[in-house]
Amino acid sequence: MTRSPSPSSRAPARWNNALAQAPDPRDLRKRALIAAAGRAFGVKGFHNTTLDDIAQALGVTKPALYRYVKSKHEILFECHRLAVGMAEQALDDANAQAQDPLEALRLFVEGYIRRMTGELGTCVVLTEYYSMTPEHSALIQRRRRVVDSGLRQLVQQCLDAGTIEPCDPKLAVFFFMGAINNINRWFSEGGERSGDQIAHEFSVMAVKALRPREHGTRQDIPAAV
Amino acid sequence: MTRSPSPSSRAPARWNNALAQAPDPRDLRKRALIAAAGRAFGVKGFHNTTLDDIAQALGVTKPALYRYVKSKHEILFECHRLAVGMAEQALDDANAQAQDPLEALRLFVEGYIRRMTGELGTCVVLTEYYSMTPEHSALIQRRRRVVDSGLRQLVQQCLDAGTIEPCDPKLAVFFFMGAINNINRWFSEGGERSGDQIAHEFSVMAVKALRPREHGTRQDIPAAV
DNA sequence: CCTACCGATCGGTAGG
DNA sequence: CCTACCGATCGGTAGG
Repeated sequence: MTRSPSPSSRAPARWNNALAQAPDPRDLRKRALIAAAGRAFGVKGFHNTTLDDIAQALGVTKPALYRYVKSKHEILFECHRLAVGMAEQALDDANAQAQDPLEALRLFVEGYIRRMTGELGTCVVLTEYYSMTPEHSALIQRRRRVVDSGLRQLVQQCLDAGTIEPCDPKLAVFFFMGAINNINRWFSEGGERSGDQIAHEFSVMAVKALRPREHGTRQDIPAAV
Repeated sequence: MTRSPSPSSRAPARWNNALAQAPDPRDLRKRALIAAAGRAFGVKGFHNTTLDDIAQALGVTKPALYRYVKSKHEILFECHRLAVGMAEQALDDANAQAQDPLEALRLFVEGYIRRMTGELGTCVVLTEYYSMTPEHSALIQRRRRVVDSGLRQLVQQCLDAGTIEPCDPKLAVFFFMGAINNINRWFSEGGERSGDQIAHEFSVMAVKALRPREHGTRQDIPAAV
């Protein structure tokens, strides 16, 4: 009981206990802020989520948020940075570990979904690109495009190796990426299906959508032509 | 040159020429309004689209819109009604025409995408459910759920008939519906791929994602067990 | 990190 | 169907 008159205390522990465990507390608090905001954006949308909502979820008041971000738009940007970052990591990992392009695709889908449904509980706003500022949007889209083109290349390599049926790589990537990007519309952390289950089943379906031949796991089949 | 001082005239023909061809002009104008709004919502989002934007796209001023709808929320609601309606129609058609559940699934996917990318040019806002009023949202979700459960039943019938591999019907439906619902994020009417092409390719991939066995077109295969 | 408070945007309406 | 205009919401800031 010194200063700071403990605000009504119906709110959760301040900053959702994001501090108290590690290095730079300022950084941890910012992370907690982004996570809370991302969850809210996912549920209610960017414009239907007020800064007061976010502050309340963290047990503080609105002006306090401005010590960690300089605008609401920055929060949205950070959410998207997180999301693309996960996609990039998933792609790099997949490329590093896979023995062939089709396996790489499967590993990417699995890894990406795992990351997204993991730590932040599908915090990430895979939507509302249009609510970013033009500068932020350009930055995010540039990185998104790199991932997309990496995925298309993998599909093309599968085509070259004859491990999948003829298809339009662009449409194929849109197909399974669409399925993934919609997960946060129905996923809930406590739901019937764990993120890992979804990651696995989706990765299998994504591969099957491209490759209807028999089960042989990899590399160029002797070729029927 | 009588009254009405022709507003700067850089705008398109009033009401996008939606009248001049058929019965109730009031109804046609409302339809044009919904279409224009839906397109804008798809590109910029509900909250980033002002009523002035919509009015301008139609060559009129904001207050004129209120002769056809009573609020901005009603416009969003009508967009979603259109979208669910298309899904319902596609499902009914598919059930009526198909010889077996797997064919029904394929026909549904194809028909739904055809309708969405058709007349209104992916006008439909398959997103921003959260921007509807609770009443509207409840109504739309009820109808969505009926379609979803119809689709799950089809998947279950395929499972019973042994025409697809074991899977979780709920996740399977989420998978291909996700892919479809994301189309309006990248589709553009003048783009490289026509709606019909997308409809066909996606329907094939959706079926393959479920059914990796050989090509036999329908009915229960003699069964290997 | 809090209590005020300002300012802009935008949905909706008055009145013709 | 138009020209004003009102009112609420909400992002952001002042000042402590």
